[in-house]
Amino acid sequence: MTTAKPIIYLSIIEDNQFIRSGWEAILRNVPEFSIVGSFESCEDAFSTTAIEESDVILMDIKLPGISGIEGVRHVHKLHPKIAVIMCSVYDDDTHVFDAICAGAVGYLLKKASSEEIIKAIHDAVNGGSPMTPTIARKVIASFQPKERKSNQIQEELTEREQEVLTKMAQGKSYATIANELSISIDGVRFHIRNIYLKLQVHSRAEAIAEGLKQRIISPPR
Amino acid sequence: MTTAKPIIYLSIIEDNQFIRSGWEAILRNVPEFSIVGSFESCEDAFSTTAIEESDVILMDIKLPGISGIEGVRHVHKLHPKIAVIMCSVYDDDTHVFDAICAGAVGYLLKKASSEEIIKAIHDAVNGGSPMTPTIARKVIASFQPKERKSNQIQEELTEREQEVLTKMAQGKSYATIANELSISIDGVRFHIRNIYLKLQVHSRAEAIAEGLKQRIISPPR
DNA sequence: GCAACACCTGCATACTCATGTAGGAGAGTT
DNA sequence: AACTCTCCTACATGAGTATGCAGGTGTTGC
Repeated sequence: MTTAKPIIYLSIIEDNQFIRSGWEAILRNVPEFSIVGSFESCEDAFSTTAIEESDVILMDIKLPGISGIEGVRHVHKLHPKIAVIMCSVYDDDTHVFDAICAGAVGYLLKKASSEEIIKAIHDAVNGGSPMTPTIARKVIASFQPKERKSNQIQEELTEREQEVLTKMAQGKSYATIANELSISIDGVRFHIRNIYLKLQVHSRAEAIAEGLKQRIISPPR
Repeated sequence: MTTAKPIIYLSIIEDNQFIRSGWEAILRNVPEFSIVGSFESCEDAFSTTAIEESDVILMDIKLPGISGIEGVRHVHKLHPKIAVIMCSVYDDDTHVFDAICAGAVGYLLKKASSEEIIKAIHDAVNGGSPMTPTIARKVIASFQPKERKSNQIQEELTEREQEVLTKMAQGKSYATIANELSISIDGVRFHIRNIYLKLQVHSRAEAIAEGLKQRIISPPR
């Protein structure tokens, strides 16, 4: 089933020549893989046709010149079908999220074993997103409401207030919200006042921003 | 290294008795696992102390009575440290996101092999988020800008308009935005008018909602 | 040169929102 | 019974926003 597709074309962009040749060696050993290009910078890679011929690109996140992040953005914009797997020694939040937002489909740590790398490439072409469980946790944590730390003075919103805030975030007017909740406009005002107090804001947009930041409300799908 | 932790306590909540006993059989074979409870409904589980004694809970998403989603929410609220792994036959978006938002740390399909289940449990206790690459792709896709379909009539925002929209989403007033962009308030008005036109909205909050939905702007971290 | 486009300014008006003040009804606690 | 908390109604005022109209500049490309 997974061996139905004949050949997977790969490119590598990685400035450290030892790591690069290590990867090459690993990937050359896999019969259904074909390396179409191996570069030490995005500049080099983009000046050839290797990129557009690839199914999957392994890209270092830290590159001289055009960074890995900018590199993914570029590739993803021009060739959305190409799966870029980001590789890094870091697993800190910022890099991961930047890479994902820029269009990377997966995120591997360089300490990954050869089996993991090979599996990651297969996952990537099969429409999956290879990443370590630790990184996956960071990603899904960003969906979940933040833990209220015990020392946090932040007051919690009541259920009703959360309802109102959700509708506010959908861009509904006082009148609409009042209607949908079957209360008066002044009732809506009352709740919004309290929301502003608790979130320490003074406008609807700030409330939405704060609500999203504190994950009281979840971003629309 | 991974065997440093002595015993992992598990609970199972799954209404299909065949699957449940299948899981039990698999997990009993692992020396460092200890099953503290196995239930066919959340109601049953929550009436005992098994849940609070668990490190990891395997929970079916579709349960009679209290659903798996509500179940995770409940467990996560009371015991944030317990890792709940959602199990389902479906891998459609809604269920996955609902589960994640409710506090699940991982999401497995029922067709997972015993090795995958065992690895998932280990990942979960080690702070990872076990999930299939396909599910991971769905999750990370939700971070990336939507693909503009060719048939989409939707006009694109200019760079300047995106800047303005971003600042609007941060709750900044016309005056503040004008200041930060070093243009007049009327300049800001001009851009916002165009944003509303292109997004087909009539208020700031709607614009933010639409911008997030279309991933023109990204949710704050 | 002229059209198309992104960008910017200015002014006017009606509408929505933020905020203060003041009160009442019901549930749950001590 | 007094207290607290959530939920709701009401009215008033100033600030901020939405939208219409009318223009001006600079760049790109035919």
